[in-house]
Amino acid sequence: MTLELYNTLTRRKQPFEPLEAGKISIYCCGVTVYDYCHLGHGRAYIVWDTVRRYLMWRGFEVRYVQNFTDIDDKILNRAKAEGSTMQEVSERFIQAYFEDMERLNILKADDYPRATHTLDGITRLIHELEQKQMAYAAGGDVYFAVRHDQDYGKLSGRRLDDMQAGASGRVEADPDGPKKKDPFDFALWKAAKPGEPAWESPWGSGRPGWHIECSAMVRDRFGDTIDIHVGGADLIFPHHENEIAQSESATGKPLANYWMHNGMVNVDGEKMSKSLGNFTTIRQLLDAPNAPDPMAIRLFVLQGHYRKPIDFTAESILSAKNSWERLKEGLLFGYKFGQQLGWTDTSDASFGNPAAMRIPAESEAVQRFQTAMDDDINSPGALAALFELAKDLRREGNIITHEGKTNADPQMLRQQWQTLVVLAQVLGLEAKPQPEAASELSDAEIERQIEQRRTAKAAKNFAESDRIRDQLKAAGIVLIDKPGGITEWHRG
RNA sequence: GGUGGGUUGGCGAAGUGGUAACGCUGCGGUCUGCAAAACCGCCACUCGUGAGUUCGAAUCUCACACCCACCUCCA
Repeated sequence: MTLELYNTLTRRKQPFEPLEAGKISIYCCGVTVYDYCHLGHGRAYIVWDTVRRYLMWRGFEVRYVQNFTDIDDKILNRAKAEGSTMQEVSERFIQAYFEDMERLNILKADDYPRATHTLDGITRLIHELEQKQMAYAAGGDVYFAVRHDQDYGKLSGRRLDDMQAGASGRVEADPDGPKKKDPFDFALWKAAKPGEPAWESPWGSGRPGWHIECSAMVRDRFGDTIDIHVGGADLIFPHHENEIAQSESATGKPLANYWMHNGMVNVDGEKMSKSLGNFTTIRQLLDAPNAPDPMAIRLFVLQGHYRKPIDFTAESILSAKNSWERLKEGLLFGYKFGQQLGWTDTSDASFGNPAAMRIPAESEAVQRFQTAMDDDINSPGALAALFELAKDLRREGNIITHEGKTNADPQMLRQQWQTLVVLAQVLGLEAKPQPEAASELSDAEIERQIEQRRTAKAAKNFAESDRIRDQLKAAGIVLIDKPGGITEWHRG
């Protein structure tokens, strides 16, 4: 089977071939750290984390680098508003970023370069562009001359002459306008304004523009060309277009062989964004009363294809919550029933650890999973394979709970369970057994209450028998009335 | 105006030529004092509209309609 990925640059799916056999370099555009991450950011990083995990599972050695933009007007504005500094603000939101992403089970990048730590690379790059006549200084600023770049627009599929300068309605707000030779030229370096953080450079004191940091970081960390560059679809233009312009004008080589972009999170059919004010931060979502499990959020994201928009609604989150409960039951199967099935290693430290599991690669579930994921990361298709495994396990688990045994082969169940755990983990979906909620009720006490209820039922005093049933339910004890007046029970 | 994407059951969502995965919701049955849980089963003769190609199309072609994103804040 071959892995195919959709490449924004060529506008089609292409078989994936890394620069160096077995190794993959990925650069992901990170956040500007001036506020908490919202669900839109969450989706992006869940998607790229999943791509990374999948490529690792596929046997590649993946090096994954993601930046923090810690020099920016919005950070400065926030610092001013708070009477603090740009560094304090960015430091705080970098920490918040890590907390939020950890909750979503997003693996740490191999490296997190920051704009403030990349000034040398940035000024070097600008200097080269200037020498190649691709950039010009103007009043302490330096701009990239888009008209000098023959390829400009190739990623976003635009031609300069077709574009409407200012179509986004924000051009009036651009104070650099008059210094530019062309409205589409963009800043590589901005002259310092009084009272703002600034760095020395050949063009005077100032700070880097937004796009240049990514070009410099890729070069610093990987060299001229990387395998895959990823980010939100809203970055295609101008951010990634400008990265390509800068990097490729300087090096004469492709910046990235594959460009992948995730779709947006919509709210009521419109993009979630700061400016529309329709955003929900990850912590708001996860800390709300009756909040979804972070894994439900992952599921919510992965149930849609990464390139399409997904709609964030109360209903879609509820659906994801319920779906996750299903999957979780399957994932916990081994912990709950392994011992009863006679598995001998349930108390080993490595029990349940996907890294220690060997699963048959030729099984139908694995094949379906891989076929789906190989097809441009079709996670909804991959999930279908997981749900089918989970459905079987859930049924067997229920049979054991209700009948005390199952006729299914314990080793086959084990294999199914392990397959589910391993594949779910590739999607970053993991469930750990909760430490048994220590019910204050002893077994004997529960049996005594059930006996009381039996007596009440025999006397047709159903009000009393229902009261006892509700009371036990509130304590986490579920009663199962079976034919013949037998009542079984289990916790939670 | 330019560019890209979308339109599949009540909701979400896969599916690029062979007759509609999967999840949620809902419904029916068994069981029950009634429930719950569980188990069994059901829910798109149809894929935005119209035409065409083909033995055969959700899938290809051409029109049309509607929706969304981007066009220097953006994941």
